[in-house]
Amino acid sequence: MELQMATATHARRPSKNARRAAILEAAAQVFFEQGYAATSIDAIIKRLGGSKRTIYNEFGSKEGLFTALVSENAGTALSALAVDGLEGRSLSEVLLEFGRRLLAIYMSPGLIGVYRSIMPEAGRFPELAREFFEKGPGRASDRLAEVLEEARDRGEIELEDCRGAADHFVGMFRDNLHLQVVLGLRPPPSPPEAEAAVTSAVGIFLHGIYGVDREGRAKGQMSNG
Amino acid sequence: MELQMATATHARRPSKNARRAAILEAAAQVFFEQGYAATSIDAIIKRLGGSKRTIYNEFGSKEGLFTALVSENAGTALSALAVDGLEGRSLSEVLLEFGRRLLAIYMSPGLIGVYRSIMPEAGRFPELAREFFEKGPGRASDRLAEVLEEARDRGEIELEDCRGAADHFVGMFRDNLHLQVVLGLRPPPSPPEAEAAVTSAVGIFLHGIYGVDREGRAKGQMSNG
DNA sequence: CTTGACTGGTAATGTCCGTTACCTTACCGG
DNA sequence: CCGGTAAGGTAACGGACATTACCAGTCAAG
Repeated sequence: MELQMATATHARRPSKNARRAAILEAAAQVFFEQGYAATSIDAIIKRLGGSKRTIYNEFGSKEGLFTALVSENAGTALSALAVDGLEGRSLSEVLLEFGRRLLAIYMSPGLIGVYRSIMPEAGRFPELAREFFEKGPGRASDRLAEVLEEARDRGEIELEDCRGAADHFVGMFRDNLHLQVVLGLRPPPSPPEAEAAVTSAVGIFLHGIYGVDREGRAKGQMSNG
Repeated sequence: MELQMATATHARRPSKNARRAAILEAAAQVFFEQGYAATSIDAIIKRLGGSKRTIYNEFGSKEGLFTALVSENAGTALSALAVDGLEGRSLSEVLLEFGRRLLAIYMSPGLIGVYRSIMPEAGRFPELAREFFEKGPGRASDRLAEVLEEARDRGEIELEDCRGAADHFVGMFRDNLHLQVVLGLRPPPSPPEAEAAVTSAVGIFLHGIYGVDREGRAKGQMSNG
């Protein structure tokens, strides 16, 4: 007897979706804290309650659970990067907003966790690593490159390698601050710290250190005007 | 009977130092490939030959071996970052050379391996994570900040937050290219690719995308207000 | 040559873990 | 209220692994 469960939300049990989400949340806590290899299903069950059977029924294996977890988090992060309603504004405005969202995503527990846990497993899960990169940092760079190309088409900037520049911009948000957070050496930045980091990065990216603090200087317009 | 072994290099056996180095090299191959948690001492012995006893005699435990390995690699990387004979040159020359070395270090197998393997273990080895950061990216940023401050003192640039700018510069070399290499999605850059990345990053850092024309050269129409 | 300390090899020990077999329970339609 | 189905729970199985014993070989000193 196989009934399709797509349309009808029967909600017979605590909802298959809710159960699945609960598993993923508990799994995130343990996987992202301990890493894939050091995580045991028992440890997840200890946080989740219930039985291993539930996990194996839903995800099939430890690999399946980890894959689903990383995939889900990468996808969620991506959705926050949509550049909506920004195309009309100035390049500096767009970059600032883009930087804010990028930093927020990079500092979110989900992405920090994915970052930490996928690194040593990249060899074991090549497709997962590719998916993470393409959905996350790769897509961010793609979107930004488009923005830069549009600005170039409008004549705002003269830039040949928009893609490379976009990569550098994205990299500026995975700087030592990000690394310290990933390594657990300091907490994520407070909103003012984050805003300062974004402003600084955008300022350098637009004008360079020769231009920052000298010219029209984006800082004066943005912060504490 | 306890003889001091510090001064005299007796070289009775294949040299305690050589043995230690051999262990560390084999350990690097496995730890950096598989990650700490997924690495077994047996796997190291399979590459090294010999017996587990040797490892346990020298390093005491798996933790001790990993700690020594990471510590050693972080220290080695640091040594390559010394800015020698660069203080006389122009800021752009210094940044280019600094960037070249930084990129080379970041792309070296040792640092890539440390990067990959320390991430999920940062919670388990907080001191090791701190040592890695301070000896590696932290020190790089410190050194660069000094260079920038000297340039500021010479009046070449006007930059308030040299430390933040240095962090951004360092981050530009941990961009998506670096991430792809760490994730095993692409090989390290060829020398021309590396040089292009360095030139591009330095160009943006100095003049921003408003000032970059071709090949990272400045348009030169913006400063000197 | 003998002694002794150290290295190498094998295997044991105790534990942990992914996965599965089997039993128990709760919910569903009648 | 009752039986059936599927999920939850218990515990076992089989393997891996860090660490340690134990034995044999080896090199250096006496």
